[in-house]
Amino acid sequence: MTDCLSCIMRNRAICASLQPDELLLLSRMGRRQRVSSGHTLLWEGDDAPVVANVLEGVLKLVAATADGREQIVGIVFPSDFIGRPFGKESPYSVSAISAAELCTFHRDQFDEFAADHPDLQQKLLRRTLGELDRARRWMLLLGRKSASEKVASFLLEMADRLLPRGAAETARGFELPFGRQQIADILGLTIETTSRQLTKMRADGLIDLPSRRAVVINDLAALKEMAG
Amino acid sequence: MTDCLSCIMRNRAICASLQPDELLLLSRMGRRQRVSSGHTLLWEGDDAPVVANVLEGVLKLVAATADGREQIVGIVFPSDFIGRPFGKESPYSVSAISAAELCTFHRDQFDEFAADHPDLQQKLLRRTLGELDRARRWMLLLGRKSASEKVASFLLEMADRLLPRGAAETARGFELPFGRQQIADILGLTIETTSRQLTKMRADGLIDLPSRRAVVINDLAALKEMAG
DNA sequence: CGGCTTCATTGACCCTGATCAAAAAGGCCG
DNA sequence: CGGCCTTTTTGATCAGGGTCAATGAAGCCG
Repeated sequence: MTDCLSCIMRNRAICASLQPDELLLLSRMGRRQRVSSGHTLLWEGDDAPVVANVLEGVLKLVAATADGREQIVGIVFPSDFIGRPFGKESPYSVSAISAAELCTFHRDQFDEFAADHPDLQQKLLRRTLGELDRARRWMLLLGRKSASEKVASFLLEMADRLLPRGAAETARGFELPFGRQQIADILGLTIETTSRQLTKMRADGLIDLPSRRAVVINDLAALKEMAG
Repeated sequence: MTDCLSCIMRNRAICASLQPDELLLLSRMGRRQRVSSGHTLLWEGDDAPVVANVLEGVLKLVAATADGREQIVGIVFPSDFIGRPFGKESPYSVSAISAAELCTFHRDQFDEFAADHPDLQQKLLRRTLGELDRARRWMLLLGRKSASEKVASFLLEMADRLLPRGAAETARGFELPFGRQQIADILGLTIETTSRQLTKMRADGLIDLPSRRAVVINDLAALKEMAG
């Protein structure tokens, strides 16, 4: 694998916990992998033999019912970790929604390495706790919020995650990595309801929609009010 | 604190990773605490200065909107761990829904201890990964399932968690630790819809409801079919 | 045992968001 | 630039589940 020391995620992914010599060991185990938009890495219910760091691109975690209804249960950005350490099958599938670059490991090898590197494991624990918090806040949205509250909450969350650190309070425009159907799958709505809510928010002057995937927030306070 | 060595959770909670001498250290830090039904230990948004193992009883994790709608985002059973290691405020409140007994620690002290005990941290990581999987499966339910699918899924999940290991496929009756309103808060429904669905399932012969909180599953296959 | 309180059930009605259908707008490639 | 395919928007209708209201059943305690 290309040298971990020069990796763009060197200081952001869980590898940040490692010393140069440990990093060398890890780099021997991993390999870089490009995946194209739409490609599914891991299938729901299958054994998940790989774990990975995301270097570039965006992926979705999708759970589905037997008859094909889908719910996006997680969104994975660069520096995030994917896969299921400790040998369980993946309870959701993982698909790239843009071209992505990963740094993958065999799960068993990774588990073994992690067991010998408590700092790495602690970083992973911190990340997992953060993901759990996020998932639980999303449960409130899915179970108790109206369509307009859902869409407003979504835009705020995206502003927070997509805008450079700290800029969420001031900067206003960003490009979503999702189409309308995917937004609907995140919010537990249909594509039609999602589209209508966005159109209404534009008509009310809260946002602009300069292109299909671009959003500009005009009235952050009103959006927060609306998110409940 | 009462001796960890004789603790009923000795081999089931995260402490199972520790040797007797380590356990002695831990027991000096912790203390037993009884909480009565309805008591709230941690408030949403507040700093959460304690973490704990649950020895007995059931607790709920609740997220709420500003105007008071509530969603239960987690259910905590004996041997489970509660609280938020690594110094973040709790994103949900934690309340006892039955009389409970906990083994509590100051968060900072616990964090420090955990940092020196990789096996403990690994146990915690495993648990957290499991909780995250459970939360994500619940997101599919909240976002995409109908009321009848929700109630059927709930009964199956409860049978799985409340019946002794492995008995879920054969044993049929159990006592829920929840009232109707709490079931509604778990499923993202109203109490009325929840009640109607249960009544209908009884009328259809899928279940019996011998008392307020008791459930007997008559037709497991049909219930699974219904859960989707 | 009986009254009080809390919890659960049932009923009538309505509204939000789903569904079905069609048109419009973008994107892509020759 | 023009045609084709995909994505999004818009419209009309419908139904699942919410809301409001009343009744019924259980638990509790004097």
